[in-house]
Amino acid sequence: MSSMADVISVYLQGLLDENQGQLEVSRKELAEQFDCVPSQITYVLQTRFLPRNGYHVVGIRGGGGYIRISQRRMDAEVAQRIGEKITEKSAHLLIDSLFKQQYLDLKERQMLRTAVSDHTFGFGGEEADVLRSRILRSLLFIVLS
Amino acid sequence: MSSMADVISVYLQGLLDENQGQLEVSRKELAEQFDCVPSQITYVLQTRFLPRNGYHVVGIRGGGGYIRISQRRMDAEVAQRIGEKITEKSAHLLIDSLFKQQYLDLKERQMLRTAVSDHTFGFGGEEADVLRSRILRSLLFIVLS
DNA sequence: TATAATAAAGTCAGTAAAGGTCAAAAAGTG
DNA sequence: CACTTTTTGACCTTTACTGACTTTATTATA
Repeated sequence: MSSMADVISVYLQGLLDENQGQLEVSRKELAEQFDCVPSQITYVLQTRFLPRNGYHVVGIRGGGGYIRISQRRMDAEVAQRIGEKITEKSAHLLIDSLFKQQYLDLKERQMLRTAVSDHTFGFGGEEADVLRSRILRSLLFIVLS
Repeated sequence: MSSMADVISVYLQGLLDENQGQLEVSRKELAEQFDCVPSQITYVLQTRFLPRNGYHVVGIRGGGGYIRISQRRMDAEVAQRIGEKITEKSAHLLIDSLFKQQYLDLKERQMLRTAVSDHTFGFGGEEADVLRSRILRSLLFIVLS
């Protein structure tokens, strides 16, 4: 039940994971490796490695050309915005803003909001703000990478 | 008494039972196997495998497409298994078991593990077990629905 | 240095291979 | 017979894959 496109995209994602979200490959060689036509690789990149999922793809043409894929991971700005502690309100604002920018889908947004709410914790105050910061940072790191 | 639709649904339920409630089939091949038209399969799914009975059906179109059926039988059991408090170890075992049964994907599993770990909390002990129970129950409710 | 040859990657439209939809016909039921 | 459920098939939408042609960069050559 796995198409060629799936197989290739899983392979590439594996390489990305091993290389801190940075990767350069030769389209031609990849195609040879998987015994397909080069434009198949282009197809995979265009259907699986979308900007809205945090991927950035650039192709360098000409002799010795290659394709560079990079995956956006949580950037410093977000980490900074979270800080050592964060109120429920700020956290929800941050989550919603990431959602609006399409870094998160609907379910992820709901999960995050729930995972960092005082209501879920069963308590509030500064103690909750510290816990919230830790959970939010950890989860965003996973979701955004 | 036993319509084709019944025969097919019994067959599919059997496969589900054998495979921890998770299943992928080709609509076309199934139809051939039972010598019926493909839309008959769709009909069976639409009348017998309803969300309100805990089934989740997704169809993947296009070349090499297929239909994935999953059955959620666990709700009550899971809630019970979590209880009022749950150790990190038990929580991770539960999450991994849900992952193995494919109720969770890789990212969700990682998120859940992270969201309920002492390491993320920054503290452990019974206090952590209570918090873990609350977070885990809330997040699973979202993910599994 | 210009120019030509070569070696990449990109584009795009066409074909095929799935599953989805929906309404009509057929079969079953009370 | 009236009503519900099942079955069918023509048509639709989405996804996968391919290959001829284009664009761009590098390398060799006059």
